[in-house]
Amino acid sequence: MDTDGKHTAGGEGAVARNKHPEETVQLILDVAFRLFMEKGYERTSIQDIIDRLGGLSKGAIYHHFKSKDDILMAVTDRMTAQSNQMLADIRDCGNLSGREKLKRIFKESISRPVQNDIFTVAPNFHDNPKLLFSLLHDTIDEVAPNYILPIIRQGIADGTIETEYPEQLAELILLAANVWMNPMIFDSSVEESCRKFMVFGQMLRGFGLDIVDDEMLKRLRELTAIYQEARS
Amino acid sequence: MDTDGKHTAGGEGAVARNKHPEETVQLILDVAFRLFMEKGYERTSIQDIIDRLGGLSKGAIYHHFKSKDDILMAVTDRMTAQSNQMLADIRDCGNLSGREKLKRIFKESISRPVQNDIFTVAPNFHDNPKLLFSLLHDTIDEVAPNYILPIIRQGIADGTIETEYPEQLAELILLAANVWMNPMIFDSSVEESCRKFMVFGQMLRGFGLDIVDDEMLKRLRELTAIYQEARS
DNA sequence: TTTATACATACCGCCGGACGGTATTTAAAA
DNA sequence: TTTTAAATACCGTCCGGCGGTATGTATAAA
Repeated sequence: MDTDGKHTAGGEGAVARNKHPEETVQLILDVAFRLFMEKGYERTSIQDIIDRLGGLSKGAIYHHFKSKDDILMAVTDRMTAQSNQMLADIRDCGNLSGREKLKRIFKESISRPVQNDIFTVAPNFHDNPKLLFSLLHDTIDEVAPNYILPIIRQGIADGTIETEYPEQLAELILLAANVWMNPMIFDSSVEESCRKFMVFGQMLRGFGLDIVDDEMLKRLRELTAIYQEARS
Repeated sequence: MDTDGKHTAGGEGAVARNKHPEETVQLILDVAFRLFMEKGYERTSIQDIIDRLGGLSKGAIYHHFKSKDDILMAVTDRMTAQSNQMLADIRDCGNLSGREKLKRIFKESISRPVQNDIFTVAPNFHDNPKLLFSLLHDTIDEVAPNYILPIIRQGIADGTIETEYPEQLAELILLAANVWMNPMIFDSSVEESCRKFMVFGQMLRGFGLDIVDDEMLKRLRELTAIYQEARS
């Protein structure tokens, strides 16, 4: 009976160890993620997290994570994980040119915005420098070399991309797409977002790429509209 | 006698108010700037600042600044002030085309790197998210619309720049130049910096601009070499 | 029974900041 | 010119809360 542990909510007896500690870890991460998004990393105290944990204590947190920064890293890892999965799938897809892969990536990231979760909490990335920075360096240090670079190399090989410096192009593209055009970082109106996208497209044309089409623009319009609504 | 106040260094009598409080403000800013650069904003405590102030107390700081964040803002303002002055000079220079103005800006920022001061403290912008963010938003919200945008508009008018969206192009250029190519933010080897610059040049060519020349590349090499040395 | 795990609790040092007090300068009144 | 009231520049102390640690304890696995 009650083989599935859980921390017995109201029992007078001591609440003791959970048989499935990973659930606790996920719970902490869930709570921390929401709080970091809602209030910002710096303004979220450990006590804030504890208060929303439903009975768990500070000891529990510091048993599973060695510091507040450690929690932040785990949170960002979880945030990027599924996005990275998508990138890996496209990267390893056999029968696509470099240009087609890049185009598909942009389409995917527009249609499924990192995680629908994110939009339910109305995140403010500005005034959340540490969280943003964590994602920024992940973008440059992990995503660019591991996911975009191979695609660009392929694009050079199959003639759809023109550059002598694939590593740097990968970084530049990601910085523009993931940071500059990210409505969660630089909040733009729908019009501004579309203009950014047009400029982005012109920039890519300078590297031989042509990936902008009307369908993408339409999706982008919808997305930014939804996001703006969520923030109001 | 002693009309110039200063806090009497060793006198047994009380140390009292300075007749020139602006000097005190500048002193606080000097100390804070160095500490923020050396240790990062977050790891610099008010006490750290006090300790280097030479007798001034916490009350003095909180008399002139209303919070630690307020100090940060003042520090970044002072950092960008002289850089902005240079931008304004070039922007308002009469007999130059848009392209020539942009080119001159890049040359200037390469030859006089924000402030020589910065290099004497071996700053680490990574792991200093708040300071970086402060500069980042200043770049997008102030520098882009007030300094670069007018130049780009002029470039469109005189035919040296091709784009339908000058506001967005201004942002993109600054993001690439001031953030991505900034060795203090993304530490790159000399080789990497030059490659970034080449990619940057190719990007600009997509907008009709051609500003890369050998002289700039040479200067860039020297600059990043110096910077790397300062960090080792 | 022992050992490792999954927590709870109590505690610590430090931090940003508020505040009351005080000496000095400034400005106006006399 | 002197007197005086107000504003300024700073000092010293105190506080709640913060991130983090040390220790204790009940349970699961061995």
